[in-house]
Amino acid sequence: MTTSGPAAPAFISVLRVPRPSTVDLIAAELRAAIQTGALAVGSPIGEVEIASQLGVSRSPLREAAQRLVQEGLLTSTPGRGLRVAEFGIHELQDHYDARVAVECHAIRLIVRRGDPADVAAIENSLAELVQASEGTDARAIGDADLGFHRNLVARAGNTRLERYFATLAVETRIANFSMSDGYVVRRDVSPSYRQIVDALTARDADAAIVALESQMTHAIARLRGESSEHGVDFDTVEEPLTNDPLSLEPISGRDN
Amino acid sequence: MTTSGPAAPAFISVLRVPRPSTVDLIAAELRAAIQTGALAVGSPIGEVEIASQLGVSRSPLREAAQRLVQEGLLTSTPGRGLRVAEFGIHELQDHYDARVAVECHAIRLIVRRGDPADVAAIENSLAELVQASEGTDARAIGDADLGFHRNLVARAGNTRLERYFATLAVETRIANFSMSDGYVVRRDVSPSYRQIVDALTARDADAAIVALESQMTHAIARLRGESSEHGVDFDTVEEPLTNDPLSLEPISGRDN
DNA sequence: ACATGTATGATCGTCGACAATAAGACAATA
DNA sequence: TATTGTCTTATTGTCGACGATCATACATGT
Repeated sequence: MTTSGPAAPAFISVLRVPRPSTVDLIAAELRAAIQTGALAVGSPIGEVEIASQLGVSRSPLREAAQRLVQEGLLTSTPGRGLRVAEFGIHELQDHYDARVAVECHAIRLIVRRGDPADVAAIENSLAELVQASEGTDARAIGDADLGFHRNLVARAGNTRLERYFATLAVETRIANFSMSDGYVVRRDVSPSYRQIVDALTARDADAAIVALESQMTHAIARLRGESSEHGVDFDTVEEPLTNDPLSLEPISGRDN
Repeated sequence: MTTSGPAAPAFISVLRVPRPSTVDLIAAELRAAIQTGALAVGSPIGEVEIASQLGVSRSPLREAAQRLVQEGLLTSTPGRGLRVAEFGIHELQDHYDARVAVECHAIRLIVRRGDPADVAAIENSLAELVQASEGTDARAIGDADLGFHRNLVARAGNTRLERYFATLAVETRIANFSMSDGYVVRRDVSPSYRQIVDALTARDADAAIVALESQMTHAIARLRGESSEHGVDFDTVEEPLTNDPLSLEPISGRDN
């Protein structure tokens, strides 16, 4: 996760090219496994099992796991090992509050800078979301949804906020898995997305923040099952998303 | 997995007391060492050295170190091991923007709940800060300063924001070490603290946020050496804060 | 003298193995 | 029959050791 984002530095040839460490790769793989649902929430992590599937030993796996523990995606109880973090109702409110904190300030940073390119990029993400929501693939819609918010934070250009959001995005997927039944996404694109982009265009941070907060409030209500708003269509994916019990691709290793 | 096992215990009289894991202790010790200045910024981490000082082997130390890597307090370059993260000018802006993001939303959460006990507790922290700033111990003043902000975030009651701030607090200390000359704190308590508490009492989130942002802006200017405001007294601590090259208390271990 | 190639030394990254702990099964007793 | 104590077993937590990699110092050639 060290060098995420627009990968290749264009012309800086002499500046240190950080080769991704092995723990970086394992940590990214674990995050992806949680995001995909390959590692079910609450399930214990068999260290030898996962390590052998990744083609590495236990030590690098444990080191990478400690990163996820720090993120809050894994919980480590002394004698019983590691488990994928679970979500309760109160955790849900906490999670979305944190998302509001991060994205709200991202909005403020973008407005402060006032670069039209940022708004254009976010507009582009919205277009992708609209296009994805035309289809019926709930997974693709969810990805595009998170992609919009991820791009919003990325455009703020703050490393720390970006890192926070990286884990929050995975947590959102966890919430979508463990809450309610199945994986549910809204079929129609909420108008608040349009409001956010419009407010960014008008450089009205407060309006964008209000729209964002309403979006999060609706998300909480939806996940709690209290679909407060009537007349909206939901799309449900019932399958556990990966029939493979565990599909972890072995670490690519350093190709030399 | 649904409703398996015996019925839920009626009253959980003794709920699980999580004994702190060894990596928890080591990670806390490392954080404290960075916060104290025992581990200078930019200095490499000799693993065998630190491990022997802590009385543990390299494996738990490395696992704990990966947590700090995730936090951003340590950097891990593949062949060269671990180093304490360093701060540049641009990192400074990033850092304080993240702090604004966290604390700003903490203010909003506190105002939203509107519990007078929160404001009272924060008022108490301010009193401690004022009392500390009476003396000449710059370290104590800095601690009280960070304690005020920590309490502000803690009173918001959001686990994630609290965790974010825990690392941001250490980063603030790092910034105080690596920036400018020596360890500098303002001798007089900035009036913005009073403004924050007053705005919280009046449940005026926007005013509190404005005060907070001005505080952060001043902090950045101060660390950059451009003391934009005239007529304020600074107090400097020149000593590297710990003459001991490395004073890491050995891990307390599980007392049996 | 400067640059380059080589040798050396130390440190890191990874692995397998041992000891400690916790969960589950089974039998014994009230 | 329910409870309790013990045993077995699997998994974790920790350690020492080996191979790989990088930094430094030195010698050599232009």
